[in-house]
Amino acid sequence: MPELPEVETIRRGLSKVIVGKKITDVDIDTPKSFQGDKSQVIGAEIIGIERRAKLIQIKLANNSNNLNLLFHLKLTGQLIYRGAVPLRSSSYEGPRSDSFSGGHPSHDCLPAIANAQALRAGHTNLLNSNTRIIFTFNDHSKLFFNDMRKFGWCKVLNNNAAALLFTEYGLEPLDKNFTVEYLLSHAKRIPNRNIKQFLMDQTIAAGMGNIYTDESLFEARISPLKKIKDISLSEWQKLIDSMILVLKEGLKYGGTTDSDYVNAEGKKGGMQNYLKVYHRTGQKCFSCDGKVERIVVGGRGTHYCPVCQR
DNA sequence: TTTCCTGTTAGTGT
DNA sequence: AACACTAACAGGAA
Repeated sequence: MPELPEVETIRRGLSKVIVGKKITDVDIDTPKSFQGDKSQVIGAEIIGIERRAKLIQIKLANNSNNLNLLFHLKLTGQLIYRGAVPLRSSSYEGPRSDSFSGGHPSHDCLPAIANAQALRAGHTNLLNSNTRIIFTFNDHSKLFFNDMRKFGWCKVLNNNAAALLFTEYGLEPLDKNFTVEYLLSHAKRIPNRNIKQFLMDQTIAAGMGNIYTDESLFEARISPLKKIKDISLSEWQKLIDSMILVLKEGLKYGGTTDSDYVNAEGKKGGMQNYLKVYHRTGQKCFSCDGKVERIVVGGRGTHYCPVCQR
């Protein structure tokens, strides 16, 4: 689920609480998850947080370098913020009003005890056994990067390297330049590609993922198997409108909780209550008398109504 | 117990 | 070029 709406929800939440703070420490529990030199970011101030595709960019300023922390959450990454714990607190006191989390929640969101290694000094606020990196700020609040499957990463990149990374992505679907003309410019090179894989291609539609692609195709009543060359101009426009509609709805509800995602305020997202095909295999189509089917397209589980999606 | 499935995306081989 | 398949990893569900 960390697709565009989920990542953007996390970005918005983090922007409210860590901009202006200085990084005072970085604890790396899983070296694989962190690429770069942590000493470069210690002492730096967070001056802004942006999102590009499914990447979160924490912009830093320090004496000499313009560095960034780039995060990709992949399937199970989380970014969880915790406000400073009162000095005398020796045990977990439950959620604090200034605490929130983003990404996937964990079932064992109790601190300190999940991982024996975490009990060593400095790790007493570890949120769970999947914590890979802990950032500490000057006010003693912390940002936890958790990732059960270890696919996600955090990289230290300067502005040029970050900009270079971003060039690998296509336009954002919510960008005003995401037009029929833009999509056709990509489509003409791959006429036999099916539309599902086309939309999932990050160099074409940055930030689209499996859930919102299936939902957008249903909204546009286009089959995920339809070939690019068979899509009419009006269908392209309808598809763009549908993508915008579905993505904005995802943002409005703070993302989709498929299994256990929570939004930026520590609560579940709400979009799962409005999904029309994703994970509704065998259930009645909302638009006709057909049933939602699950097929595999490009190696991904794909949900659609074969009756009204053509 | 075993097998299949999952939000992503490099990388390999045909 | 297009496409299929695998690996990275962990755990829930059937």
